[in-house]
Amino acid sequence: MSQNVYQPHNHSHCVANALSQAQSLCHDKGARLTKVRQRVLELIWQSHKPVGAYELLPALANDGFNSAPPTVYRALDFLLDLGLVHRLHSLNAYVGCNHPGANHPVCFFICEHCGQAQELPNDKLNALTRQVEQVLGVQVHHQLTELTGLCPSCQPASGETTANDHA
Amino acid sequence: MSQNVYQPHNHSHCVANALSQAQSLCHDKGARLTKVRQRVLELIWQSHKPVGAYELLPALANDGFNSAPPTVYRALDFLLDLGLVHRLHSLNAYVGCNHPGANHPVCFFICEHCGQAQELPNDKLNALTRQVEQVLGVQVHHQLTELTGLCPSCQPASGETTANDHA
DNA sequence: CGTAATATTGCAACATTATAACCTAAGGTT
DNA sequence: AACCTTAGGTTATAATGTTGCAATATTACG
Repeated sequence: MSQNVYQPHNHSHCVANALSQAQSLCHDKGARLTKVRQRVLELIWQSHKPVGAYELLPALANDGFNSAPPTVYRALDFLLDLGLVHRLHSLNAYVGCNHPGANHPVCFFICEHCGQAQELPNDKLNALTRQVEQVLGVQVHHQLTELTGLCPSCQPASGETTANDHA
Repeated sequence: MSQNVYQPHNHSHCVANALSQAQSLCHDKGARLTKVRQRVLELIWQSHKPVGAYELLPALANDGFNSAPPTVYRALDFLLDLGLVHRLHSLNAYVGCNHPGANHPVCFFICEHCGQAQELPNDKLNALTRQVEQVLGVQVHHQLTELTGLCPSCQPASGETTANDHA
């Protein structure tokens, strides 16, 4: 595991790393990380809690950008295409990817209390894919697994009082 | 695998089986399988292609039922609670479950050409869950995996001409 | 540089999916 | 029957996402 969002960490490193990876990826692919796109990426990376498209609009307006739905959806599409963010269907929300690149299997755990989402670079996912392909004779192009439950901080543990607040 | 929707099968057996399971499950739990609820379940089971909530409305109207959104959403909520149907987030659509009962891990393969969805009773899913719980220290309550790609009939195979039509 | 081609953004309207709130009807129990 | 609980009818609205076209910015090229 490259990181665990449920443990204390210097989040500015997450953001800096994400931006730097985005820049080099865009450079490599000849894609343009425009101001709106970069700002949307920054906003998404403000926390590990997936953010809805419409939540981004006021923030963009605040920064002097246009803030109609197509603006943010176009930026999101761009970031999704490059694998810089993932979309969590169960939440209709978007979250940063810390190992962007090609189309890769995606598995997230989402805490149903604090809302923070942790991506898992999971070996078992590939095994699952191969098994499905064999059993059904299908070709798998994309895959997304979403697990929900309680993260360590939000479990009503014996020792702790309770929880994280939504970050 | 109890069945494979991508292979020829007597679909009336699927429907009959689903209805009979629904009836006994409702009886056991003291839940009321009313006419609207049963009709919605039948409509969902008309094919293995997940169906959107708003697609059900005209069909209900046709049968003399009320057909405003809350009607169908309430029926869907009922069926979802009992595990008689699943909701596929990537499609915003609903599909029947052929082994209803308690909350169980869900894995679907969805053909991106013909739209038919096959649920997989997958052992690997539980292994995945346990691994995630151990690595992250989390408690998993629900899980949904959605794979997309091409089913055997829809692959541009060497031998075949092409595809299924959307059923 | 100047111009054409391409990519991006602004803008308005609209489509799709889902829910809230409030009331009426049906069914079950005493 | 009187009462309670669950289910359904109805209207309006919220939340999420898209289409189409004009305007502008960026890049490519002569």
